[in-house]
Amino acid sequence: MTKAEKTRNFIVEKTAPIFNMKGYAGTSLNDITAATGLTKGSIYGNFANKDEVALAAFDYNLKTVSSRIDAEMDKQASIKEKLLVYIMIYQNFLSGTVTEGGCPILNTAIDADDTHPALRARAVKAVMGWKNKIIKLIETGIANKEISADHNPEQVALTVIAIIEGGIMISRLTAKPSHWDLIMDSLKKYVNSLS
Amino acid sequence: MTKAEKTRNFIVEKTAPIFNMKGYAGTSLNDITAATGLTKGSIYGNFANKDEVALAAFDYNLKTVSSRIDAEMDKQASIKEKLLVYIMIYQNFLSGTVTEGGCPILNTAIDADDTHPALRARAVKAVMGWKNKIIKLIETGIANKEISADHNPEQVALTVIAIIEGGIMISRLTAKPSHWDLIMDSLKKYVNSLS
DNA sequence: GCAAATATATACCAATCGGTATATTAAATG
DNA sequence: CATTTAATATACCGATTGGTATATATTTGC
Repeated sequence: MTKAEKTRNFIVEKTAPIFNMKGYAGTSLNDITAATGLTKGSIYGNFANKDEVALAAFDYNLKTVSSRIDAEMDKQASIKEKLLVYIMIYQNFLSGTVTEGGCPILNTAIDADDTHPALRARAVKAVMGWKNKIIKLIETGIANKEISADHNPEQVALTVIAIIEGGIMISRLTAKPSHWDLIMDSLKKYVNSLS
Repeated sequence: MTKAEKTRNFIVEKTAPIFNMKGYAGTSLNDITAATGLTKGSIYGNFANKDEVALAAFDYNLKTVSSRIDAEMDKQASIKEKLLVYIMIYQNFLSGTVTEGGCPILNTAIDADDTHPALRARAVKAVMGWKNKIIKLIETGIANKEISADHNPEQVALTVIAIIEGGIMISRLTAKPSHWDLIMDSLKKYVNSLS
């Protein structure tokens, strides 16, 4: 790994939480230089423009979350247990353990929806990938007879994602952990009803 | 209504969709003057600063949505029908009939969460008010024997809000109406399971 | 260890940011 | 209609925005 690659990674790691908290328009190049301790010339020596930094930051945030999920899912045997891993991992968004500022998919979706096509495309891809992952889990569960065949895998996937993301929004906004607990209890009941 | 009050309302009406789409940091004073056709001096003659415009814009967006919901709910007799009004009204966020840019509560929650305490407080108040409204509906439903007493009203309220807001995020981001339909079908099943 | 290539810092650019003092115009009131 | 008051436009402010050309360090390959 060359020096420039190291610096590039360093910049991404340091700015990823800032973009996640402040959004694209809300994050200035001054924020980026302050967080890294580097100068503007150094930033632009490794990235063409602010967009490239923001896109790399999103990719980094997403990878951080999904690798954690993958690792935890591998430990679980049943499909239902695998689905409930999301609750465990996404709970960290409330304390900021994973990434400061909450779920990067949700944040980028709302931030870039009507303003930044490139970032928006990244968020779309992330949601679609997430959806497909759950669909495959449900299909496997149906094949294993763990999940009843009269459930629509796509519908289950979208419902799970909606409850989690809606739950993150409410819990982070109101800063009430009990809100998260109640919503996730509903999600558990929903997953258990899939038999 | 004095001239200044009219102008103030005019500014709010014209800028409300912009703040809803671009967020606080993403909306500039140039956007505001361009949308209204007024000059900067005229804006600052009616508002102390950009914050005041943003707060008034949020209040306007929220009032637009909630008054529509109230009107539609009054037409419904049963508690379950009243709950399903949200689906009908929030569906308009996908086409932009109510307000361009999606749900103002969701947008402001994500936008202001880590950046703008005053806007964040408005969003918190909106979510809490929404929650309390559903809680009262559920409590009435339990008293009427329409809803089974073994449901926690707060949990139901939070779950309904989470599904709707998560559904708006997914549907607006992916621009697939079928996504909305599937998630809302899950919400209907959930509401009907409350008996 | 020296030269070529790479990476970082310095100093600057025009444009735009939010905001304001003042001049001008329009509206309300006697 | 005249005068006061309120509302809007003009012209400007310093600070910050994203971005760049060039100079200076720092690595890398030989």
